[in-house]
Amino acid sequence: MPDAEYRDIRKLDLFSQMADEHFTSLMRGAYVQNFPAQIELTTEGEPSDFLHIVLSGSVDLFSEWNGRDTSMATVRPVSTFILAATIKDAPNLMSARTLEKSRIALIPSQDVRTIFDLDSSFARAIVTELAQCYRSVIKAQKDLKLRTSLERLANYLLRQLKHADGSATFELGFEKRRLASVLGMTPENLSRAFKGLQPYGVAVNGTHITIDDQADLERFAKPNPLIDDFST
Amino acid sequence: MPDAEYRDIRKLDLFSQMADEHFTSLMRGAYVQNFPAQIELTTEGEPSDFLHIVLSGSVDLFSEWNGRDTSMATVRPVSTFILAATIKDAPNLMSARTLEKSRIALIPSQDVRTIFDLDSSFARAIVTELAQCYRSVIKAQKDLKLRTSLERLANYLLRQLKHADGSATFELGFEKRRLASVLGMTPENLSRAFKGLQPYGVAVNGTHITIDDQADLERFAKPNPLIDDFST
DNA sequence: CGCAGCCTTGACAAATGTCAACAAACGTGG
DNA sequence: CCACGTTTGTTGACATTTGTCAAGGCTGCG
Repeated sequence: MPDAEYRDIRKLDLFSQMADEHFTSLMRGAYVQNFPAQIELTTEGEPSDFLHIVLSGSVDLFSEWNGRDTSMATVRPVSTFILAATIKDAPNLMSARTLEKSRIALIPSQDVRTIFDLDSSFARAIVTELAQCYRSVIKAQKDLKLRTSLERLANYLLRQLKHADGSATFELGFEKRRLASVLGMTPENLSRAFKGLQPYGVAVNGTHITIDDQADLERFAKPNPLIDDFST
Repeated sequence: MPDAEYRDIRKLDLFSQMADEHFTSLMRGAYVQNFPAQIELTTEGEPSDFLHIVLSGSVDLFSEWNGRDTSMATVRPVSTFILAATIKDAPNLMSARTLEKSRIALIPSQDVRTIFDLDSSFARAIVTELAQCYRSVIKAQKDLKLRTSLERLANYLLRQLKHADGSATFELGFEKRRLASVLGMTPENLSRAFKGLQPYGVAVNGTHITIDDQADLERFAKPNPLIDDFST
């Protein structure tokens, strides 16, 4: 593994505090691979043989049932996924596929569990990571149960806007059909939802979004830190 | 604290493996209290001062936004809640209220965090617990995004039936309005959903449910271990 | 250029929510 | 134990939201 990537992984909250010896031991069994777009990395129901770390590119976590499917989340560099399944040695609840050309590190789940038992700093870091993940999903569930699709879109746009700080415009990172799925609606409904937000100053041009008056949109969206803030 | 309760708590997966010394230390700062029904134990947005353990009775976790509210989960004895907020020392994402007369143990969050740093068995148990919680919410989210309300109800009934093993009947544990909220629909919609399941042999009499032909209901509900099994 | 996939739009259908009325169940105080 | 009022559950009529299907436009790419 190239030094730069080794250091990128070491810098992750999950690994930064653990003993050198244990980190090295984890990395010995790990390997890094380049995947083209649209490759399925894991399948729901399958055992989770590897903890995955996205080094570059992006990964879609999705699920299927009875012929329907839905995007659950997007994983961006540098972060991990399938941590919970790895720890519990349980089947994956979600499938994962690359959205674009991506570089992924794979650490054998068995190694993760072994080091988890040996290194309490690592165990503690995993707790923090899992607590974070748990709270993110709770927020997503509140978003789904308490808001209409129009409200979800409005708040999503405001969250994206916060990342592009200062600017009143930003780019949608991915296809609208996938955004629709993430927000729990159909592409057609998303198309109409964008139009429904025009009165609040939202303009769409392809994947380019402009928000004329953030305060106006906020009056409609009523963003709430207990649903929309990533950090808390 | 009565010995019986002390032992009940000790038997929880979360505490069973930790050092005696640390468990005793945790319990020293803890106290147990009886609450009547409908008491709000925690409020979303407030700091989480105590890890809560339901010893008897039951607790509703719910959230509000913009005048709407929704039940997120029910906590039954003997188990804990607000673990993630306690560990992260972050505000609660959900409010909690007793559904009936309940006995609750409260452990100061600061003590939990202190012992968490001292006792790696405890830290590991917390990881397992959090991973379990995380996976439960993911399942709930898949249920919400992939199924209609009729399908959610059908699968809910089948899950309950599995607990009352053998029998073709069981009691709804709580009010229908709350079940509706848990399932993400209105009470009126739930009422009609029950009627919609009559063709599949579901009969309702007050809070008493009878399922004539489990196999028939399953053909409609298509239960899936990756959504409906509690253990995996 | 032509194909394939995505986005949009319109017309329509299905699912779900809202409101109002009433019935049934529950709890309380006489 | 009963009478009363409150809450919960049910039902009907209707509105809103969301999904489905089909068609057409746009875009990117071989």
